[in-house]
Amino acid sequence: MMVYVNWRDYGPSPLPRILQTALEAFVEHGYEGTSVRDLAGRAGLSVPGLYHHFRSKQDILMGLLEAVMNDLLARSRSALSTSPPNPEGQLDALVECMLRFHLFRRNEAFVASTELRSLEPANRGRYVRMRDEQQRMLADVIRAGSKAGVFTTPYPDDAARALATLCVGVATWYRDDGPLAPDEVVRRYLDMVHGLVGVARMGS
Amino acid sequence: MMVYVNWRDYGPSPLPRILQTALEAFVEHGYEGTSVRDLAGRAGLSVPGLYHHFRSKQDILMGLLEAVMNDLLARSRSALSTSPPNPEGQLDALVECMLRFHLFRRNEAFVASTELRSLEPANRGRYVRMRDEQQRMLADVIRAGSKAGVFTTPYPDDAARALATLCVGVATWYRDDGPLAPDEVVRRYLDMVHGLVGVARMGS
DNA sequence: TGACCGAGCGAGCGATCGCTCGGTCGGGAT
DNA sequence: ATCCCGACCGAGCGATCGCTCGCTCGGTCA
Repeated sequence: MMVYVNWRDYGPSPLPRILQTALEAFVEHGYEGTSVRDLAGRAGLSVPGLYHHFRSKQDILMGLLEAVMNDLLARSRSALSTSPPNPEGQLDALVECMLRFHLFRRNEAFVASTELRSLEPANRGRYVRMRDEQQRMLADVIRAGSKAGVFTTPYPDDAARALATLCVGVATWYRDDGPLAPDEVVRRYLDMVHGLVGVARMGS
Repeated sequence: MMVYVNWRDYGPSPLPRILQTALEAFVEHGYEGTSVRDLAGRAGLSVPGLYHHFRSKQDILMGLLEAVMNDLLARSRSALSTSPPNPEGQLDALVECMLRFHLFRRNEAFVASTELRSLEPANRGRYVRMRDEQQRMLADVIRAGSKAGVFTTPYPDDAARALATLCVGVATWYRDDGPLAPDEVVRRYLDMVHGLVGVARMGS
């Protein structure tokens, strides 16, 4: 399996220009609240110029969400495959990966979680499959740790869901000019996550 | 201070008919994705008939969100004032209250957290003040427990935010026909929350 | 030189948007 | 009998919606 260059590294967004400006518009006004004239204007194009690159407004949203989820999935797989193969190591890697993604790709993650509803049924199906794969990675890790007795939580699946909720939620309140640096957020959240799933405390 | 009849009781929604049907529309298509013709139709009214009761589409959204937040705030205050005045008792009461609200008023909570962006600045300000009051209640309880040494978390404010995120998140995945009854969700989440804030474990 | 193509544009299509005008209608008060 | 008022509606306003038509460019290659 191919390994991501480095799942911890975040440069400037690699999104195509049109998707980048569309993202900003969707963050501000939502998909339904954004007109294609606005999308075209932000991209420095006329409306027909925009339609030269995308077949519909819906295609722009789907292109954006697909690129975002593919990035997260690739980073998550890489995080798992380059970390200690024990439950604690896998859990820490995956949670840190999800946290960093929601910190550094905050707008992308926000739109992805907010605009699920704006996807047409076929697109929603494809997107949900990707999101479920991400969720399954997390649940598998916690179930494994639970079965091995390393995590004491009696409800590994509920813990997995709670944990995913926690990571996604970071994107709703984190601000670059806030008091906490990303590394510090990761540190504190890993600590809280350990309490939540019941990691046997020794040292740390 | 007036005490809510019972913060644990949830009958059918007491929302006025128009707000009730508007809520369903907003859950399905979002505020921007819903037309006033759709709102009127669902309420069994013509468009002017709808405008007899509300001055604008925006007023309908604000009326809905305000009613929802007032309900949550009243229940939360009641939960705090009718529970043991120690940190554990106050935390359990407030978390249970927030969980039940997001379980039984799932659609209301979902729209409230989703459509913040669709509020005009003045309305958003009023709404955010209410939400901040709710958040402050939770942070105060956790800070008190942390200062008293009953909760071991070194980051009471971050824990409070994580915890609020957790409760809100319930509204995004819970289904009435799912495997977990509300009481069981509350039980499991309280358990996880205790781990998260670091409640000294003795018994339970 | 001429054929072709990706990239982009002005203008405008039919539909729908939020909202309003000028009413109707039934019931309670005088 | 008359008046008034809350509740409601048919019709339609100007603006904006997603999208498309027919077109113009500047390259690239034979």
